[in-house]
Amino acid sequence: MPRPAYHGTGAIAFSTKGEYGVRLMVQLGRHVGKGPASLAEIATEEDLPRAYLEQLVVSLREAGLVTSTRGAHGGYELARSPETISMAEVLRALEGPIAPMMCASDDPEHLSLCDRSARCTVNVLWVRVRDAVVGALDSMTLADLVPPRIPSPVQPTQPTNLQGAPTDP
Amino acid sequence: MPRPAYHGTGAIAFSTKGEYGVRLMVQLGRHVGKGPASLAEIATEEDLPRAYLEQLVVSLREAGLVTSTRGAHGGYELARSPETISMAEVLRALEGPIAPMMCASDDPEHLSLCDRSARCTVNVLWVRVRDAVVGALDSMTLADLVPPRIPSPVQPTQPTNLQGAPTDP
DNA sequence: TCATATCCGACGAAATCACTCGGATATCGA
DNA sequence: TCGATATCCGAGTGATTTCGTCGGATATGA
Repeated sequence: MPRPAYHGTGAIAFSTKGEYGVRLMVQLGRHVGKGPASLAEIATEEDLPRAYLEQLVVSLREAGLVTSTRGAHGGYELARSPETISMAEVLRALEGPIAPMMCASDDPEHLSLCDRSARCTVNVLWVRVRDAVVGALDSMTLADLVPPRIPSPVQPTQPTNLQGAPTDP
Repeated sequence: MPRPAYHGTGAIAFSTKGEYGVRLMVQLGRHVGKGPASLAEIATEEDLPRAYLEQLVVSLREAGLVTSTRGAHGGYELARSPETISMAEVLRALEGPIAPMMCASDDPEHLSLCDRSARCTVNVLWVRVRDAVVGALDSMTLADLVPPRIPSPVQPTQPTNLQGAPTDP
């Protein structure tokens, strides 16, 4: 059965780049301290097409969010600790500047005013939306999305079944 | 020369539906109290394709935001006063539910959880983004975008030429 | 040397976007 | 009554993007 294919359901929709990329980052977050994780592992874990992840991860690497090690037993690791990686950074890397309209872009590089800017009263709306999104995204780090590793106050009798942790089914 | 064509520059981008539709609504806001405004007028004023506006306005009418009068000297009017029309309503009508992902939709109708929802730790991110956007959009009404009509501290000697007001050509 | 990885570029089907076009219907003014 | 002016409505279309796949080159550990 093919994937749902296209999930742009309404306004403000992120593409699969954003969705898959964030999930990829979360997996890397769970993998911290265990050496590099291969895309094959992640693809299996998250049920995503491996070859497509390969493309996404390029953006993340170029943004300096992940590092790669080639060859056997290679893979990807977070370049910094999860607490220091804001979700705004992640999504900017994956989807480009946060910009509901060209006239309200995050990135001065891509910002372009329309020729009607003098008469334009609408710009303020897009700017507010942008700031709201940036605020929400800046307020969260990757650490907020990675399930907290069990602090193991109780001695871990079964190291197996870590991770699954269906606390509330 | 054709229009720039495609302005989805980055993340969170609205389509032209949202952009043109909001501009259309603003024009209707400026036209309050002067009877219906035709799409031809608005298209000229805003330099937008009239036939395309025709499509957009259907959504606005179906959402009960504008009323139409057919025939000569017909056109569209706001169904309510600008202060009571939230921009969230407008954009929902134009672009559909506000939903960065299917699993975080405004509209319970279109909300669909993924099969991994039990293990999913990412949902909270999309919900926060959604709430931020909805908050920003709810906090603005159409009245905030319509240039304030001149309070006329000077007595209006010429009732003509209201509105046009080409202050900066 | 072989299996496992990342790297890299090209390619392609499906979907969407941003419109256009043609005509039917309704209404006002002359 | 007759047009001119509008909204209404459905279909259609080309450009563009999305969401991948595929094949191969390079690097590394066992």
